[in-house]
Amino acid sequence: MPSPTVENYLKAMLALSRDSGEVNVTDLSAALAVSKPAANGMVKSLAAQGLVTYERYKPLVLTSEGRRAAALILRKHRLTEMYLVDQMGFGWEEVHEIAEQMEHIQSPRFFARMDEIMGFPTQDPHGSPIPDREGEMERPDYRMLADVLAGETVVLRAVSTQADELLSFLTRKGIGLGTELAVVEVEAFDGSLRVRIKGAGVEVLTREVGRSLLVE
Amino acid sequence: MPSPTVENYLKAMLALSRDSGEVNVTDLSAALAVSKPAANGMVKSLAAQGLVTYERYKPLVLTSEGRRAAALILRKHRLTEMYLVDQMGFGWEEVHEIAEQMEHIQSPRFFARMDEIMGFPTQDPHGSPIPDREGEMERPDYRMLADVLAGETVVLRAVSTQADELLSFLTRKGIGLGTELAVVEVEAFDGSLRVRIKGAGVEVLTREVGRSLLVE
DNA sequence: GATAAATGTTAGGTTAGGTTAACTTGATCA
DNA sequence: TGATCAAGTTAACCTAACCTAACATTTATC
Repeated sequence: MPSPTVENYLKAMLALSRDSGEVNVTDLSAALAVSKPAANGMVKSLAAQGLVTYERYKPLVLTSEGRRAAALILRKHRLTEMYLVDQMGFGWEEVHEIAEQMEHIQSPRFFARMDEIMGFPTQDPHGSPIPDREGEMERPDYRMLADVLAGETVVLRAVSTQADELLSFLTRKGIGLGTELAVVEVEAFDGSLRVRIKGAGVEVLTREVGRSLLVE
Repeated sequence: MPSPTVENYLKAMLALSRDSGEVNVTDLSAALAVSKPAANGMVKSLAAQGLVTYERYKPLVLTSEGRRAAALILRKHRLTEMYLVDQMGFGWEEVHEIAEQMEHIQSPRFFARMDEIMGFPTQDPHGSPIPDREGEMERPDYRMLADVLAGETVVLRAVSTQADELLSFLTRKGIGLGTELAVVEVEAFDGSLRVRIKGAGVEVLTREVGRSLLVE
């Protein structure tokens, strides 16, 4: 039984290993807010357990077993988030912290029941895919709103942030999953976006925010 | 923020301090399945935090602060159990283990929402009282079925066990909260009870089981 | 290709929580 | 009243997970 700490390392590694599957110690330690030696030490222990391939001074890579384990934790996290929003009436900005704790609960039946009650959802409330029971998940390639050109109209499909302030901000502005966004103008010097929000007004979003909004 | 370990010690102390409020180290260590020195050490640390009054070689007593903290953990446990049965369709024998983990979740809103969804229940699925937000709880004084005399008819109000085998056994025999039980005969030599179960048959229950069934 | 900067690693130490072995204290009972 | 036993305690040590300071290696830069 992996400890919650170990589970958090695995989850962080999965999140950091976007493209090549490689992760470096510095990023990992930053993501978990621990020192580099702490991350380094844990990574060795994960390697000893067959969850990570580790060679001194080389980038880290999750083994298939490690990746599967991480995805199953992510599955519990995202199922929980969906449950909290769908079945308990929480807002999408309130659920991350709770799910962060619930993801460590060891009870296959509990999560299976949740899944069943919701009708086997494939996405969490922020539009992120929920890994299946095998730990497999789709990775739809949405564009970032920040990359959309002036004149285009797109639909919000996912929000890649867990910052509750940003999520509340979006809600206040009338932006949610499925919302149609028309990019009116892109400010040349800082990349900020003037956007017409369908059913609401026109707002200016920073490039940073634009990078968190995944659209289609 | 108390660690889950500390919370478990407090909860165990509350459970063990039935009558006088006193708890001894040996019982505490047994309840938590740790060594006596481990319990002894933790108790000193709890005392330093003002949660327990501790004097060498004297029985332990929770301070009012410690008792309140323990009751609030128990509240989370029992609210969770009720939620799992009422809202998620689990059987009363399946919920203890899950609640044991969920009780450590730090999120007042989460438990408040649960409470609200269920309409502020005052008992858990086993008939045990749920402490209120202040940590206060009723302690109804039911009799043990084992103390009921032959000829009497009583109603099951609570089951003071968390052994899932016993709970499944009761379910299989048609015994649940509210079930009417008529004591037909008490075996003199071992105290076992022959009981007529309303709506089901006649069964023999050991004195041990009789002690877990709280009736009225 | 040498050197600075960034990245990774080792060494040594801390804390929380646990262990066993050995000892002290208090309770019990002839 | 003293011997005995259970209960409580102390001592010494273990592991997981963390820290800082110092050192090693790789990468980037001129």
